[in-house]
Amino acid sequence: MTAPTTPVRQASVRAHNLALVLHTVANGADRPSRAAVAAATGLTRATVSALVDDLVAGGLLVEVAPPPRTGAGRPAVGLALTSTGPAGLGLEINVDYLAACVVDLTGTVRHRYVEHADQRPADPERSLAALGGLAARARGAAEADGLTVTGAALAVPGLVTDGLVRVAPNLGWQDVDAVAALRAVPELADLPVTVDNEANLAALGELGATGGNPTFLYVSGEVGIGAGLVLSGELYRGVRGWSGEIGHVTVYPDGRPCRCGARGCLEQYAGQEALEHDVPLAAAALGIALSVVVNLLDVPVIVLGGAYVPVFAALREGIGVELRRRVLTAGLAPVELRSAELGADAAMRGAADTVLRVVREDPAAWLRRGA
Amino acid sequence: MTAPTTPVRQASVRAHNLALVLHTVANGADRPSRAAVAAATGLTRATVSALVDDLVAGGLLVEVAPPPRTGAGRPAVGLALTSTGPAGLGLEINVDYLAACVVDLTGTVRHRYVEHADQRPADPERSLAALGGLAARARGAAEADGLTVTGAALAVPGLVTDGLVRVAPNLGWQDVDAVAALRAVPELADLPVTVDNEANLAALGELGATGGNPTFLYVSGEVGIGAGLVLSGELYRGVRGWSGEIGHVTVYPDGRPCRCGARGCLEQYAGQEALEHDVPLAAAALGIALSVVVNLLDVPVIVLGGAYVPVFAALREGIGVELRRRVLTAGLAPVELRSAELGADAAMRGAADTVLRVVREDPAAWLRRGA
DNA sequence: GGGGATTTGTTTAGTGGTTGAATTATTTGA
DNA sequence: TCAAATAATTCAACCACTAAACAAATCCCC
Repeated sequence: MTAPTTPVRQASVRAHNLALVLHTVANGADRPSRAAVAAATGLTRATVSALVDDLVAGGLLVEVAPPPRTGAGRPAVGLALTSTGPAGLGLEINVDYLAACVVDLTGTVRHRYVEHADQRPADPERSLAALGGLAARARGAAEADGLTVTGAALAVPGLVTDGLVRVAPNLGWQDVDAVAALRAVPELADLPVTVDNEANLAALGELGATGGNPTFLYVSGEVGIGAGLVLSGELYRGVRGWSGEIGHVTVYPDGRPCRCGARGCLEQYAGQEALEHDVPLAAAALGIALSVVVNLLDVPVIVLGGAYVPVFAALREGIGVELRRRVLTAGLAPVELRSAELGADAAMRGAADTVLRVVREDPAAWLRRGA
Repeated sequence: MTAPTTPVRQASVRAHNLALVLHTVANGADRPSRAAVAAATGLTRATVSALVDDLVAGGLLVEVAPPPRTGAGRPAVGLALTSTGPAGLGLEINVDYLAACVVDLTGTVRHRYVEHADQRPADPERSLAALGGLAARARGAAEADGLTVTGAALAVPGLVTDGLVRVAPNLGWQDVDAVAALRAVPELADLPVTVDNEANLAALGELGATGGNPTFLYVSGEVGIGAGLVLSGELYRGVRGWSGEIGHVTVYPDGRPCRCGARGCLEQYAGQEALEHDVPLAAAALGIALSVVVNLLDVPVIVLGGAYVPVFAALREGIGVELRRRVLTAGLAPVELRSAELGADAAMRGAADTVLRVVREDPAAWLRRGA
């Protein structure tokens, strides 16, 4: 049972319907009129007018020329998301680069900075200071464009709980308070900052990019292997935020010893190192692990990212063989296997998107803030 | 993003708050007063009074003597769920028995009928006719008690999609319209009837029984092995309803051939037949498969049901060894491994609960009906 | 080229549901 | 016996939505 725990009042109705209208303009027809939004949502035109007026006044929607139309009637006024409203700052720190980007409400990447440099010799403070500089530059550029950066999110290749990076083996980090380090940069001090696992955020990035199927598994091949599971458009993090550890899924119970202490973990067969030595082996191991996921969760789409993107063509068939053999329902509907569309930018884009998601899901809060 | 797709109006506010009050009375303090409900929910006492009056008039709540209290003040009136309101009819058909039960809003099993008989020689029509008779008797007895049976749900050991039993290997069924067969019984003709997989419903039964952790995996050992995954109190069915096929999860990639065509499926090592021959093998295989689930989904609790219940003590340690070895976060928090509390009744109870869930989640619909 | 048809968007009265403050009800304790 | 305390109800105010009428702007056809 979905446990209802919060009361609902009139203000909640408005908040919900504001989000509904915003969502309809964003994901529905192209530059819809108020009347079209009313028809699509089931609200009356009067209500939609009032809601739209609020959203326009609050700087989330703009009135634009509508798409051409034939037939009689008063011409419509088109509606679209602003490109001069709230923006999300997406950050990423990885083994060999730092990156920052600013994405506006329309999903356009407005600024993008990447700094290639091996982060491993540096200590966390140093890497985070450099990233902070990049972030400050990106924010400055965005605000010069009239954007309001409402928050930042950082993607790291490691385990994150309670806002702390518990362990990021490939960076050599342990218990790093990345949020505090970033907020120590004066230009970012007032900004809400969050951290999350790279695979989780990359999954959200792909979700936004494809706009298609809202249920899929994103598998990110790096030194280790991480996964982000998106169910019905929501990232599933697990009860304690420890989901997605596909790298340590058992593939061959008595196989190669893994650094985690177990044997036969996927990582030993399809991690970056193994991938460089034996692609068919990696494909078979991935296929076995993915078949398990599909049998358990009925996930119709799997997206491969990170180090798998350049070798996707070579992996595809080997994975497909195992999926067809081992997925019980493979005969009823084949599993779709795709390469990530955003490539290396997926995590950073997903990070920026988490910031904007807050605005999209609760535009009323943004309107209050502006007032 | 949770895509908002439906408009909200004042009536939805009332519907939500009615559900909120009902939920608070059901799952909150013992026999709370209106004032206590107001404090627990955040609604005002005026609003709670109005909502409670509706629920009492509609026959979902009753006023009862409150729990003893000390101190000054006007004495409270306690609130509790009725035991003479809506009731759910839970049905189960399995290899060697038919069963029906009636559960009231408080969760009490009011009537229970079990008929032991091997269903395999019989054809589906015959089994369903017999079950229909049992169901009709149960409904009659319930209504003689003043209960209103609002629907029925049937648990079957097979794959169900779109309300049809596609295949139930152990019963020898294929493409059976069980709903139609049950509704052909005159005493059930007016009743909404649903069918679902046995493991799914058993998982929901356990959810209701424990009331504890709302995220767990229920594994049902029968001839085959099924699983019901409950995430945050919701059964996760998968995009097409094909989730939970843990029996065909690969445990030993080059292992025993399975009737599904693949090799090394869990079912070959921990299905009922294997279980009778080699308990340690079953435990190890289960441990491997369950470690995969925990690594992927961060599920903190696993409940073993069906044929695993009688041998749980013998399985426990063998499974635990693999979990401790293979779950990456086992050191941070151990995985809780439990035996099903409802035993063989879990599926039937869960089925009855799905009927009542409708009333609990949308009491407003029930009130409209009564009016 | 003028008038009706058509569609968009706004205005206005009405309804439903919640809030908050005042009121009534009923007990304990000094 | 009366003040304090707690429970529950009443009532005016408010807010957001609906429905229907109205105003605005265009097309189309004779």
